[in-house]
Amino acid sequence: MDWQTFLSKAGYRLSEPRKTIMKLMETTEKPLNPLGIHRLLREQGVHLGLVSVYRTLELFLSLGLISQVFQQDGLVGYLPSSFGHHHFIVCQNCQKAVEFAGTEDMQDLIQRIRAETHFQVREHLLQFFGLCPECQSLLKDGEKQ
Amino acid sequence: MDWQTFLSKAGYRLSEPRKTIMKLMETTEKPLNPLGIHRLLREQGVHLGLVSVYRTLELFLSLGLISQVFQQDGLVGYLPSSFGHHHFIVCQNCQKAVEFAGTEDMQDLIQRIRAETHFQVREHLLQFFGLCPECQSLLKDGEKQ
DNA sequence: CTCGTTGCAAACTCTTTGCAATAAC
DNA sequence: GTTATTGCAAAGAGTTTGCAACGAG
Repeated sequence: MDWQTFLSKAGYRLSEPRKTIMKLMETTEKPLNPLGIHRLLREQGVHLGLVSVYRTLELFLSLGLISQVFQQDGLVGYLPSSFGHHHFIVCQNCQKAVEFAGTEDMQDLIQRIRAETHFQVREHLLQFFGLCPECQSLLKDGEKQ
Repeated sequence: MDWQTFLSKAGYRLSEPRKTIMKLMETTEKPLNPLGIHRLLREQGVHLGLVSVYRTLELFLSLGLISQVFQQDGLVGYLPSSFGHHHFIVCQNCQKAVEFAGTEDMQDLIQRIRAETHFQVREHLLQFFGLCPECQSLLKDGEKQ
């Protein structure tokens, strides 16, 4: 089911701003934040209130249509997400982000945490940071680590 | 080496505000943010400019004396951290956070990500959310999942 | 005594709220 | 036509900056 159908079935309207924002998000590989989306659309000549961007992102997030992406110092933006669990690796140089598949590997760790802390484990936030192939090449001379 | 020695050796002064803030952070088990620290100290009769709290946290973070703690919707605060890598599990009900030990389990996953995405993996953000033992008891009747 | 550090006020940025106008269904 | 959604303006929250006064070393 595509996102438009999903939105309708959930009782929300398929407005122009929502279509515009989702279209933009689907064509970007870098996490976008509200201000960024607003600026990008302006540059494309699309007029759209900043408030609507906030409200649209809030809605999409609550429906799981997009996911939050973090850098090491906090939330940097949003990206469209397939259903289920979402993990990204984000380039520290250009912020390009790629989603990677699930985490069966996680079960052992979860068991250990349960034993160590006696917490009931319910969710997790897992994200990697590194260099995308392009930036690896760019940085070959210099600070290559 | 304790944090005070560490601070001195790094060329920073051991001021009263810094001592006060670190003392507070060492005695809490819930992540604290700037405003929270400011409020708590006021309640204890300690007067301290909010700006100084910000600057102190910034300094401590840059020195690795404290770590950032996230909830699913972003940064919620800071906690003191031992050196090296820091992972927390945070209670979704009361925000109590506990640090747990490293992540050897991570190497397989990192290999897989490298193969899947061709990113060079350099850092990661891993945090768990759940219920602490106390809140598990409290919530036994009701929304226990 | 010197210079890093603090505190205040003010500026700034980001985000949220209220309400009338608009447009999706 | 009805009701969700938008856009504006204004309020609110959190964070940063400039600068004079202070205090740790």
